[in-house]
Amino acid sequence: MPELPEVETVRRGLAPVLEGRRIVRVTARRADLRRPLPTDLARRLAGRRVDRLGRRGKYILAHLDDGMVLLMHLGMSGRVRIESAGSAPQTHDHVVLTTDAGVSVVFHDPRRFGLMDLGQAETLSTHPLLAGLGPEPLDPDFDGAVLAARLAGRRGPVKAALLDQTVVAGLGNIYACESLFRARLSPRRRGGTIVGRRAGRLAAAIVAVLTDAIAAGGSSLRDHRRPGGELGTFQHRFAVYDREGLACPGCTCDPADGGGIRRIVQSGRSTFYCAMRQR
DNA sequence: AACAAGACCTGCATGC
DNA sequence: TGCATGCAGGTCTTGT
Repeated sequence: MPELPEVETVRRGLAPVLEGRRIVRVTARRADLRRPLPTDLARRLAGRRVDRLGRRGKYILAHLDDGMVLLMHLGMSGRVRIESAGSAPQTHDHVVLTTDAGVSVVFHDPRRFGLMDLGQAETLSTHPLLAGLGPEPLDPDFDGAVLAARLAGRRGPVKAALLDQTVVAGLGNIYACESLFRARLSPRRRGGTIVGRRAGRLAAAIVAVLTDAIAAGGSSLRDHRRPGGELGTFQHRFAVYDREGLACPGCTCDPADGGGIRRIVQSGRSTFYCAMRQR
C-alpha cells in the first residue's frame, strides 16, 4: 500500500496525538510481522514520551525521550488508526499504543509485511533497515545530478531501478509510473541513460508527483486510510497507474487504434505508460 | 555488482 | 454456490 506520500500522510495524522504524549500501555496482539517484534517492545516503550515523529523513505520514526527510536513500516497492507483507548480490537490489529491522553494508535496489517523495530537516535542512519537507503527525494538538495549519480551503471529498466530503495528512498509502483509519465520518459529505458537534462526532468517530476500526492492525502486503492479514517484522493489524479487501455491524458493517442495506456510487466511488477508520449 | 524470480501473507475480483 | 486462479501500494533472499 503505502509509498512515501501515504507514509507521510500517516505521519502527519499521527503527530498531533503522539508528539509530546507519553505511552502508557503497549499491547502486542501478534508478534510475527515481517520480522518478529522486538521481544521487549512493550517494556521498552511503556512510560516513554514521544518527542518527535519523523520519516525516512517509507519508515515512520518515533523519537523517544530516552534516545531510542521506534521504526514503523506499513508493508503492503498496513494501516494506522487513531481511536479512543479501550475500543474493541479488530482482526489484524497487531499492536496498540495507548497514550496518557487516553488515545490509542492501532497498527493494523492483514498481510503482515509491515514491521516495527527499535533503534538508537544517535546511530539511526546506520540502523540495518535504514543504512542502505538512497536520497530523500523531498530534501532540498535532491536534483538531477544526485539522481543520475544513483542511476549510473544501471543497465536494467529505469522503472525497476526507481523501485530500488537504494536509488531513491520512498518511491513504489504507483509513483515510479507516474513520475516517468510526467518526465515523458519510457519505463523501458536503461537506468544509466538518464543523465543531464533527462535526469533533471525525472528528478523534478518525482518531486512534483510526491508533493501533489501528499497534498491529496496519498492514494487510497484498497488499504490506505489516514489515521482518522479518511481516504486519500490522489488515485483520482493518476495519469497512467491502473489505467490500462484508457486514453493518455497528455496526448491524442487513441485507445481504439492501439494507442492509450499500456500495461507491461517489469521485474514481476505491473508498469503503466503511454508509449507515444514516453520515450 | 546488478538483476530477475521467488518467497513471504491475506483478501478480493474474476471465471468456470 | 463453491473452487481455482491471479493480482495487489513492499522488500528480503536466492541464484545467475
